[in-house]
Amino acid sequence: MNIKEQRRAEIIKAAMKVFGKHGFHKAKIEEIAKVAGIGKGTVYEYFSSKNELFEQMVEYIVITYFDMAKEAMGQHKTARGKLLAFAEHHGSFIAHHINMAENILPSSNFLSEEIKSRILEMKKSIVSLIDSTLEEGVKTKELKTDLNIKVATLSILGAINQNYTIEIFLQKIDPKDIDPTPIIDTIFNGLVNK
Amino acid sequence: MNIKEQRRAEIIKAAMKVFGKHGFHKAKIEEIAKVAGIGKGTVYEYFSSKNELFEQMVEYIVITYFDMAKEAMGQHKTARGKLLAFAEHHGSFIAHHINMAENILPSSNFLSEEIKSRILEMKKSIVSLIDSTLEEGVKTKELKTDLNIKVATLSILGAINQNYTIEIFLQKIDPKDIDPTPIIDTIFNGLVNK
Amino acid sequence: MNIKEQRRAEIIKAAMKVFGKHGFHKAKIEEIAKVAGIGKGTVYEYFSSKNELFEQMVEYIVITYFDMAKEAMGQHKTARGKLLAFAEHHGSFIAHHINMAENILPSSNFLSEEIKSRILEMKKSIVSLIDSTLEEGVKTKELKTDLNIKVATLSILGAINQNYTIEIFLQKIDPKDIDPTPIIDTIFNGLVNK
Amino acid sequence: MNIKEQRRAEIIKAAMKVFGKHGFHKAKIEEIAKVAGIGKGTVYEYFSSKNELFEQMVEYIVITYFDMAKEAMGQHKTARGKLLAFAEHHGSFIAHHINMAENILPSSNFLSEEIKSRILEMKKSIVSLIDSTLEEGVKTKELKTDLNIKVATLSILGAINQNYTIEIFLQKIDPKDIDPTPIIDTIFNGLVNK
DNA sequence: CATGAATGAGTCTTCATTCAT
DNA sequence: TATGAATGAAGACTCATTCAT
Repeated sequence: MNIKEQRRAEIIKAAMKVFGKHGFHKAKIEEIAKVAGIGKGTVYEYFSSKNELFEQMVEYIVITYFDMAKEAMGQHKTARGKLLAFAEHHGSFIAHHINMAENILPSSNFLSEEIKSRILEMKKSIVSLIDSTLEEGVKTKELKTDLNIKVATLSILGAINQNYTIEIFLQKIDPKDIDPTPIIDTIFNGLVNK
Repeated sequence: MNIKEQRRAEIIKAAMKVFGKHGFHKAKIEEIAKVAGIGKGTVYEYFSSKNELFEQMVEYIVITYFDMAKEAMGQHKTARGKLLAFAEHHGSFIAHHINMAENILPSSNFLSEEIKSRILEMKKSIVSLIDSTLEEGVKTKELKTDLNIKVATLSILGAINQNYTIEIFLQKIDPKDIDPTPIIDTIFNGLVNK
Repeated sequence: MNIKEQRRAEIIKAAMKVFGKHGFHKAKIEEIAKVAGIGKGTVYEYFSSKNELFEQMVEYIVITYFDMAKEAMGQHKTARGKLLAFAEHHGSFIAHHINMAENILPSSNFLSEEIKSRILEMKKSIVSLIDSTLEEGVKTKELKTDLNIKVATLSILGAINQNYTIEIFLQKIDPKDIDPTPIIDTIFNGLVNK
Repeated sequence: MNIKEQRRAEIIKAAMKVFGKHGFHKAKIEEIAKVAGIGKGTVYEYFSSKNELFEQMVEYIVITYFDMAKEAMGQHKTARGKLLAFAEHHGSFIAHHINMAENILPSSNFLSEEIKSRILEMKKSIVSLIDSTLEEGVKTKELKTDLNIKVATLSILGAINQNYTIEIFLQKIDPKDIDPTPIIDTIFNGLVNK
C-alpha cells in the first residue's frame, strides 16, 4: 500500500518534469518512465492511460497550490498581510512550474469534464480565499465599506499574476527577489490623484 | 497576386477555427483544408508545413489584437477613457478567440524563436501603450504623481484579463454585457479605507 | 513540326541532366521543366507521363551511344585499331554520363517491356559490332584462328568498361588522359608467361 | 541479445527480397515487415529508418560477397585456379542477387557517405585480392614478368562480370552450368596470333 | 499551345498501449 | 508485480497529373 502510493507519487513527479518540458503531446510515456526509473509498462500499472496520468498530475498540482496558498495566508491577520503572502506564494509557485504554466495548462483540451470541474472547484476556492480575506478587511474597516469585492478579488489575482509572470519569465528575476509590496500597495491605494 | 493573398487569408481563417477547436496537435491539416474548401495539398502550396501555418496564424492574431487595441484607445482622451476602451476591446477579443486563448497560446512550444520574439515585441507594444497612457495621465494630473507606472500597467492588464476571463468563460456572459467601469474604478480608486 | 521536335529534344536534354543528378524517383518533373525553360504542364504536351519521358530519354542515349561507337570504329581497319577507338568512345561516353550510369540505368524497373527489348537489341548490336570486328581480325590472321569469339567479345567489353570506370569515377581522371593501349594490349597479348 | 540479432537478420533477409524486387523507392516498409512476419512498427525497433535498413542491407551483401570470394580463392594455389574459383563465386553470387544487381546498387544515391566509403573499401579489397593473386603468379613465373598488374586485374574483373552477366541474365543459364575456363583462358592466353 | 494552381493518392514514421515472460 | 518487445492506427507531407484560363 505504502509502497504503491510512493511509486505513484514518483511517477507523478516524473510526469511533472516531462510534461512540463514538452507539453502534453510531445511528452513520451517512455521518457516519464525513464525519469521515474521504471519500465514503460509499469506506468500502466498505476495509471490507465497517458490522459489519466496527466489529469492526476494536474489535480496534484492544483491541490498543492491551494494548500500552500491557504497555509501561507493563515499566518497573517490583515488583508494586506494575507495578500502579500499570497503574492509571494504565487510567485514562487509559478517560478517552480514555469513550464507547467506555459505547456500544461493550455493542454486543458485533454482534461476530462470530471477533472475540469474539480480543478474549477479549486480555482473557486482560491477566489473564495481572497474574497473572504477582503470581506474580513471590510469588516475590520481596513478596506472600503463600499468595495466591489468580486471585482477587487479578480483584479488582485490578475495583477499579482501579471506582475510576477513578467518579472519571472521575461526579466528572469528570481521570485524571492521580487517585492510584492508595490503591487499590493498600487492596488490598495489606487491610481487617481485625490 | 490578389487571389493568392486572398486564398492565404482563407486558409488562415480556417486554421483559426480548427487550431482553436482542437489545439495544435489534434488539429489535422486535412480538416483545415476542408474548412477552407480546398484540397489537402493546396495548403502546402501556401504554407510549407503545419508549423509554419500555425506561426503565421499566431502572428496574424497578435497583430490584429494590437491594431484593434490601438485604434480603440485612440478615440479617447483621458487615461480612464482609454483604459475602459482597452478593456472592452480585450473582452470582445478573447470572447471571439476563446479557444485560441485556451488551446493555442499554450502551444507556444511549437513557435520558432523568430516568431516568438516577434510576438514578444507585440506584447511589449501593448505594455508600452498602457504605459504611455498612464504617463500622460500623470502629466495631466489625472493620476498620482508618484505612481509606480510599471506595476500599475501590469496590474491593470492582469486585472482586466482576469475579470473578463472569469465572466466570459465561467459565467458565460457576453462581453458586450460586461461593464468595464467597476474594474477600472476599483483599480483607479484603490481598496483601502481612507 | 520542326519546332515541336526541337522542343521535345530540349526536354530530353533537360531530363538527362535531372534524371542523371537524382535518379528516377527523386527527379521532379517540375525541375526538368525549369531546366528546359518551360512550364510544368508543357512537359505533358510532349510526353504522356514521367515514365514515358524517362523511356524516351533512355532510348535516345542508347541510340546515340551505338551510333557514335559505330562511327568511331569505322575509321579504323585493324581489330586493334577499332577496339582502341571503341574504348576511347566508351570512356568519353561514360564520363559524360557518369550519373546516368550510376543513377539511371539501375532504374530499369521503370522501363516498359517494349523499351527494354529495344535497348536489348541495341546492346546486342554493340556485341555484334565487336563480334564482327574480331571475326574480321581472325580472317586477316591478325587474331588467333581458334579464338572463342563470344567470350573474347564480352571480355573486351567488360575489361574496357571496368578499367575506364575505375579511372574516371575513382581516380577522377579525364577520359581524354586515359590511354586505352595497355588495356587492349593486355587482352590481346594475354597474361601467361610463354 | 541472440534473439535480437536473429530478428535483425530476418528483417535484412526480408529487405533483400523486397528491395530486390522493387528497388528502393517502390519497396514498402509494410511489405518488408509482412515478409519478415512481423508488424510494421517492429522494423523501426531495429532500424531507425528505411534508409538505414537499406544501408545495413547493402553492407551485409558486400561483406558477404567479399568473405565468400576470399574463402573460395583460398582453396587454390595457382593464379589460374584462384581466378577460376573467383569467377564461379561471382557468377553464383550475381545469380542469387539478380535483382539486387539491377535494382539496388543503382539506388546508391541513398547511401550515406559513411556507408559508401565502407563499400568502396570492400571493392578495393576485392581488387587487392586479385592484385596479389597476380603478383604471386608473376613471382612464381606462372605469369609474365612485365605484366601491367593494375590493368590486368580490372580487365579480369570486367571480363568475368560481363561474361557471367550476359549468360545469366540474357541467356538465362544457370551459373553452375557456366564454365569459367574459356573466360580465364581467353584472358590468360590473349587474342593475337603469334 | 502553354501554363501553373489545385489535387489527393500513397508512404514513412511515431508512439500509446498491450501482453507474454 | 515489472518489463519492454511488438503492434498498428493515425497523420504530415510529396509530387505526378489534370484542367481552367
